[in-house]
Amino acid sequence: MAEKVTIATVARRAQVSRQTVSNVLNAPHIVREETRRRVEEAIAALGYRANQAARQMRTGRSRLIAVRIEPTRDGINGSVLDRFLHGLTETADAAGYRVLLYTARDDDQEIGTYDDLLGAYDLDAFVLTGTKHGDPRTAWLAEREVPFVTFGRPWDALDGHPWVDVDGAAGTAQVTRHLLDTGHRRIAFLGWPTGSGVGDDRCAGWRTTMTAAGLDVAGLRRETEDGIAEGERELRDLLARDAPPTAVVCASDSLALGALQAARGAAAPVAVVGFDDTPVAAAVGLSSVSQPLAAAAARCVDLLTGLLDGQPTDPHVLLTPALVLRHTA
Amino acid sequence: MAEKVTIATVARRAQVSRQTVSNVLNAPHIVREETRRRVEEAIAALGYRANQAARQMRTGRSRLIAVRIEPTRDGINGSVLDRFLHGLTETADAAGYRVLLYTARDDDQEIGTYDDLLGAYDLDAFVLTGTKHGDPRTAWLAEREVPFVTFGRPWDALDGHPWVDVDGAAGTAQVTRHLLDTGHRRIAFLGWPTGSGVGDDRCAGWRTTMTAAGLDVAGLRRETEDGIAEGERELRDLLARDAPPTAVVCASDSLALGALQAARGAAAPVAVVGFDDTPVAAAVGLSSVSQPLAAAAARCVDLLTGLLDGQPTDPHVLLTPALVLRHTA
DNA sequence: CGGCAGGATTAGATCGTTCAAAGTTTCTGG
DNA sequence: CCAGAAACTTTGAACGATCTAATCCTGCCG
Repeated sequence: MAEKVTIATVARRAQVSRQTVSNVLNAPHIVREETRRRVEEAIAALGYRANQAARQMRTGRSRLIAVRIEPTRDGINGSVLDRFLHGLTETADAAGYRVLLYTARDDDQEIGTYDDLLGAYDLDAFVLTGTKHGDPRTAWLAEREVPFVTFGRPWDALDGHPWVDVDGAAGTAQVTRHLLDTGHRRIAFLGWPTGSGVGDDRCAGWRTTMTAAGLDVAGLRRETEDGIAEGERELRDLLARDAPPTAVVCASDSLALGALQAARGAAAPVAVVGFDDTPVAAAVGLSSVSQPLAAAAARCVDLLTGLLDGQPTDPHVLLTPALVLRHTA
Repeated sequence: MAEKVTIATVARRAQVSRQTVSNVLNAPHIVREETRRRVEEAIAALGYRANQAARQMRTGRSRLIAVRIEPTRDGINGSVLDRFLHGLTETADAAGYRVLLYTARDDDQEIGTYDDLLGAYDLDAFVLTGTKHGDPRTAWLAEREVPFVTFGRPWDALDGHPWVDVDGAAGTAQVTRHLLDTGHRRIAFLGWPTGSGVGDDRCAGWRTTMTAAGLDVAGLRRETEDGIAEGERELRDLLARDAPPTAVVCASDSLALGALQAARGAAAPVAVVGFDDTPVAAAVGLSSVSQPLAAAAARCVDLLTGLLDGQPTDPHVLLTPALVLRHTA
């Protein structure tokens, strides 16, 4: 095996000093054109790669971003995190960062892990998903001035940290408008119990659009836990009443899938639209609201690199989802 | 902010030398009981954490394992990788390793990434998922003696690298036996086109069990691409023939979900069993074969740590999946 | 009581990079 | 042609751990 290629090897070959090689890598503009070319040739010829550990030891920065991976929750929404992670890894890569995973059972353990990762690996930043009211994690990180971004708005107004989110209300509003445009008037909403930021947001888009169109939403909203069986039960129940809805907007694909089964047995056709555009939706032809996960991941990385390089970036990004029309609406 | 805690800080506080502290961490048995206790107290009191970068620079080992994250494929099987990753991260953590993600569009790019990761980050090992016939990646890694494990058997007999896999044949055999026990005789198999190692394996379990029970499998096997629509089409077709099957074993939950829809409209009830036990299966009450993903991930880590520490471990692990019975069989 | 084996501990060098500061060359204008 | 500035390059130290080799104990045997 060939001997290790270090910055000194490159320097010797290019007839310059170590520091000049380092400058070519980290501050190319201060090196004379011709010298730089010579060094770059040597780097290519030797296949030199800067040793990350040595660099990290000197600079205290690891070019590593940590993300928590959660066990797939019940329901069919697991693939959302999957796609987000993929996007994150890809964008981070392009920006010269890598993604490190960690797990945690609860908030306390997660905070312990932050401490570990920061102490041992000099982690540069964290990406948090699924923030909730009064999240202790963001407080801990903010207090120590650790750069981080959340995917998901902080639902407490006082939290001023950077975040990226998808505008759920805009998504359901778009769905509702589409249904109105295609002639529907009695449009129901199948969502989660009030109190979750995400769920309330998605409901709001439907409610405001309906109200703006001069329609009454009374009796058209159902709240239930997430799940296929739950969705089926609720829509079946709605359809059994007087003046049943002709269309239903759902807060998730799981609910929508259930609704679809209930709709199948209905007297009149019922349009169904889901949320998240999971693979199942694509498979069964369910129309759904698609979150721009790759874009969201990219913006997370943008925000982080901005923070890390001290560039001022707008720290709040709200992305608009897209409605994917298939057979069911 | 408090000054950084290094091994020297600990040494001073415990009234010993740096090396003794290092020994307490890396070779506790050579340190005298009482000294060790004193050092451990100092470590705890100061909240010392060994700097990974410095250790890595000296030892050339990063305690980092790389895993490729793939974009979610079509179909509902995305959560499989998700769960595997979660298990991997958790077990690796317990063994003192962390998981690093990378992406790649094709094999060449992936090999380029290996080079990068090894050169810059001193990666300790790789976990590959989804190997195929004549995989260039395993060859590249083996040639350079980089430790790695694949999740999935190599389907070329000549590849001798360590692997962990789930015995698909055992899974479908178990399903078939269960169906036989509950009185079924005409049991169909809905699978993928011949040629994929995984698919052929799953088919074999059904076929041998049927044959062993003295039953004829002629006309009971269907091959199709993965997908819900495909599953529905094939079972509908099977049910339309003379002597239709009373039960069907599927190579995936996607196919099973489709089959379930076809079965719903059938004259006689048809038992359906899927494969992978995805969250959708749980949601709709579909019986399915559950891969022990957490265990598989754990065994991957075991194999890798074994390789890294030079301990001889049996390098081929075949795990048996479990049949999860729900409403559909 | 001296010598010696062997374990426990220490001191110094080292990994590959970047920082700080000093050194050298090149350019500009009087 | 030279002083002074600007641009570029070099040198030595430092980051925080581990490795090697040397030193210090301690107990045991002759």
